[in-house]
Amino acid sequence: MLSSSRFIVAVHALSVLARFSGRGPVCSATVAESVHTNPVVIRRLMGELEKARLVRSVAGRSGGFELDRQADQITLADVYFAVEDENVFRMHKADPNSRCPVAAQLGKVLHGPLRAAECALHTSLAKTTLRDVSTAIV
Amino acid sequence: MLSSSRFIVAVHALSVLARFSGRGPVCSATVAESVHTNPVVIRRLMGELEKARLVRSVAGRSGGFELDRQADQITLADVYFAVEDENVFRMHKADPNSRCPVAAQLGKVLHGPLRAAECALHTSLAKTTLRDVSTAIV
DNA sequence: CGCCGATGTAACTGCAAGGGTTACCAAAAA
DNA sequence: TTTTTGGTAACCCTTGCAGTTACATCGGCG
Repeated sequence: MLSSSRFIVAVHALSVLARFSGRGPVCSATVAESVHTNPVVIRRLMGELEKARLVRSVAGRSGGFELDRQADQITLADVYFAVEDENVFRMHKADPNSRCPVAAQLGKVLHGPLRAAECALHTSLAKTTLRDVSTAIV
Repeated sequence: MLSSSRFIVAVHALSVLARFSGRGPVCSATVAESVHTNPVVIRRLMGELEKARLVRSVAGRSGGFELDRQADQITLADVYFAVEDENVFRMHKADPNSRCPVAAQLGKVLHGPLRAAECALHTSLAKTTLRDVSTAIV
């Protein structure tokens, strides 16, 4: 399965935005300080979240980032699939021409079950919204 | 999320064993040829599968590996959690002492939903057995 | 009994992905 | 026009995994 700490960092960053919601954009340096990382890392991540329409950026002086939807309209599933690789399971180099029937057909055989698993993951993550997360933080 | 191609390779290797089931152990070189990798890689992987009681090894001449259970008693979930990291979601460096409440509490708040998601993944993968996979291969 | 083919494992290399950092351009409020 | 911000490119460093070689050990089999 595909991983990095990006998902957790993204949720962290969005939670910071959620708590500042209504008080103007938050700059990358502020978010970076909370996450304990570098402003550029945050900007890169925000770029992906912006493509997914979860945040929008405000350029220029006193600019920054703010949520592009209400916090209860953003689920953990939205965040996960915005930021992590699209296919959760990484395949080994396939070889459809192999004489070995296992090597030749395994990819096709596994496709259904793996998609189902991704789907289950999505469904479970979709049950928690950013509002749930941010209201749980005092 | 945690990933490598190890899960797919493990399923591949186990499928090979399942097809040889009853005809004695299969050596790592044979499995490696099917998977298109190195025998040592297979032996390392088999070590993890052995800890999870999915395979057993036979030492000495004409040794190798064989399934330690019937193929319908091994699910994709067994394989996944035997071979991949135990925690599916990788945390960023936490900081419970941070002045920022998000940084201080996010880990705890996320714990429940993430466990639920792992659980959903497990349940979905558990629906497919190694027998399902190996009988789908002609 | 001793050979030989097998596992078990350590050690090293190579490679790719991510994160961290610096630097610089463009945008836009003050 | 100045200054603060995002956007992005370029680079280094670290980490983890795969691949490889090497070797000790085990245990049938001749």
